Parts: sequence; structure tokens; C-alpha cells
Amino acid sequence: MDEISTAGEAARDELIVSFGRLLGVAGRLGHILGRAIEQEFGISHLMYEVLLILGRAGEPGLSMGAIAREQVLTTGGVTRLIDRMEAAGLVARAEDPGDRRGRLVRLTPRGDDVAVRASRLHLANIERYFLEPLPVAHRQRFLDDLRILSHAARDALPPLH
Amino acid sequence: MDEISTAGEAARDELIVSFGRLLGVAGRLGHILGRAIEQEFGISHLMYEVLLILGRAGEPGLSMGAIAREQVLTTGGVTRLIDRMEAAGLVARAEDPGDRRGRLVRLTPRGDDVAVRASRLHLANIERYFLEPLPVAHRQRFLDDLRILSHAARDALPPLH
DNA sequence: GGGAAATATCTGATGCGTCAGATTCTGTTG
DNA sequence: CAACAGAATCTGACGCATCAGATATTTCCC
Repeated sequence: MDEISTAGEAARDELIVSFGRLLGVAGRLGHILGRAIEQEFGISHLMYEVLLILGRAGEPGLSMGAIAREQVLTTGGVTRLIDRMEAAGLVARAEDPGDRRGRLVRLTPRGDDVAVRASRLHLANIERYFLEPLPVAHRQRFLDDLRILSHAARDALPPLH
Repeated sequence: MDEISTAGEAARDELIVSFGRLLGVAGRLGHILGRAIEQEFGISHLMYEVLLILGRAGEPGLSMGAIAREQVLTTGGVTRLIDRMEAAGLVARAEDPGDRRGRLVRLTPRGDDVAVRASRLHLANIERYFLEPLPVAHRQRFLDDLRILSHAARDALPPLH
């Protein structure tokens, strides 16, 4: 910080610094983790997100719209991402027996395997980059706080399209 | 599911859930804050990042390469983003007197104004979405922990290009 | 039952970031 | 001081997400 500054500038700097702290963490976290996954498994960050979403959903799979509603992509984007994931053998589209407009997307065995192994890598990276620098006594509470925030943020988020 | 795979399945779910918690927070944070800025000020998330970077740098401005080194964009991306920001009147490019290859980028008064007002909006949103759900007694320590993590993550990050 | 409104998915146009290579300048070195 | 390695920036090709609109199907209600 700059010790020679007017009160107004100091207040402004405080705003910017406080902000940068938070957004910087989020952005850097995403970059580090996304990059590692890409290099190791050849899949994009968004593909990984969708693998996790499908893994959590289990049988009988999810509709395209349900994936979009998880707020990582628009519906148009889901169509194209699933196209590529299908071509890569990670997921399969099937008719929805109850609605001829819809398709059900589910993990292939290969997709499930990648999801599990990528999760392990991510978790290791999270521990390494994010938990390790923290004092041991802080770690559990920090994780708990993150979970609280995660739920609150999800509820507050406007739809993506 | 048969009993042999049960333990493995549980471990796998645990991994996925733990991960989703952390990445979900980061991703959702970025989305919420980025979207609000875009709607209010008509600038992208990355433009906002660059406004902050330039605001922190002060006079005499930063080179294109220095902006890229802040790890939000590649050098090619910086060129194009600064093109647009210049067209929008947020920044100005000037010759670098000491190196005729380089340009120095600095905020225009308008860019400075947007940076300050956008920061205020962001800070308000951070408090609303991120701090408010937390117990009061946790807030300060949570912010402190975030700052620790931010620095650690920055040091560990590989270059962007 | 029949048609309007809603819903699910897909697609054309567009915007923007990345990558790799081109261009222009600097600094070193023989 | 010429030449060449290295650095700063810019640009063409490309990938991928978004937006808006098109198509197919279902639901609602008269």
C-alpha cells in the first residue's frame, strides 16, 4: 500500500484491494484447477463440470435442460458441449421414453472413469494449493464456511438462459 | 449395488461432493459478480479485471506484457481487449519513451471512474452474497484466510503464455 | 378434439480468447 | 558496427460459448 495518499485515494484502494482478494482467489482457483485437468485428461473445464453433474445425478441420466439449469452453460451451449463429449465417448444420449422432445444424457463407463480420476486429481490440487497454506486449525472451519457460501450463492443466482 | 462396490462408491461420492463444494463456490462467485458488473456498466469481467490492475499500478501505466503477466489473459488477448477498452474510452495507449517497441497503457478519467464505481458495486455484492450468510464471528477470519490463499495460489500458478 | 401457449432441443450468426507466427525494435557480441 | 538472439506487440486461423430464432412435441383449456 501507499503511505502517501489522500483519504479519498486510500478509501478507493481499500475497495479495490478487498475486492481483488476475493475475486482473485476465485479466478486463480478456477484457472489452476482447470488447467491441470485439461493437461491430464484432455477435457475442458466445462466438460469436467458436466461429468460431475452427471455423476451426481446417476440413473437414468439428465435432460439437456437439466444440465443447463446447473448454471454452467446456456441450453445452446449444452447441446454443443454434449455433442463433443459424445464424440469423445464420455457420455451417451438416449431417447427420453416419457417425452419425445427430450433426450437423456448419461455417463458412459469411460466418462464415469474420467470423472472419478479427474476428481481425485482436483481434490489433490485443492488440498495442495488451497488448504495447505492455511493453518491446520483453520482448515475445517474454512471448508464449512465455503459450503455455507456455496448454498447461499446458488440460491441467489439469476438463471443463465 | 452389491456390497463389494459400496465402499468404493461412497468414497467416490465423497470426492465428488468435496470438490463440487469448492469449485462451485469459485465458479458461482465469478458468475454472480461478473454478471452484475456487465449489466450495470456494460463492461466484461475481464475488462473489469484490467481496470483494477491499471488502477493499482497508477502512473505511468503498464506495458501490455505486464498486464498479461497478471495472469488473466495471454499477450494476444491483451492486445485485443485493450483495443476494445480504448475504443470505449476506458484506457489510453501511449508510446513508451524508453522502448519504442512498447506501449504504456493507463486509465482515462472515465476508466478510473468506472473502476471505482464498479468496485463499489462488487464489494457490495460480495458482502451481500458472500459475507452475509456467514456467522458474524467467522467473517474476519474467513477473509484473512482468503487472502492467505490468494497469495499462495498466485505463487503456484504456471504462466499463461 | 383442436388450437394456442409452453417446453425441449438444435442451429446460424457473432464475439472473444487462445495459439502460433509475423513484425519491429533492443542489446549483445565478435 | 553488423549480425543475431531475444523481447514487445500485433494478427490470422481457430475453438467454443452466447444469443436469438427455428423445429418438434406436449400441455392446457375451451
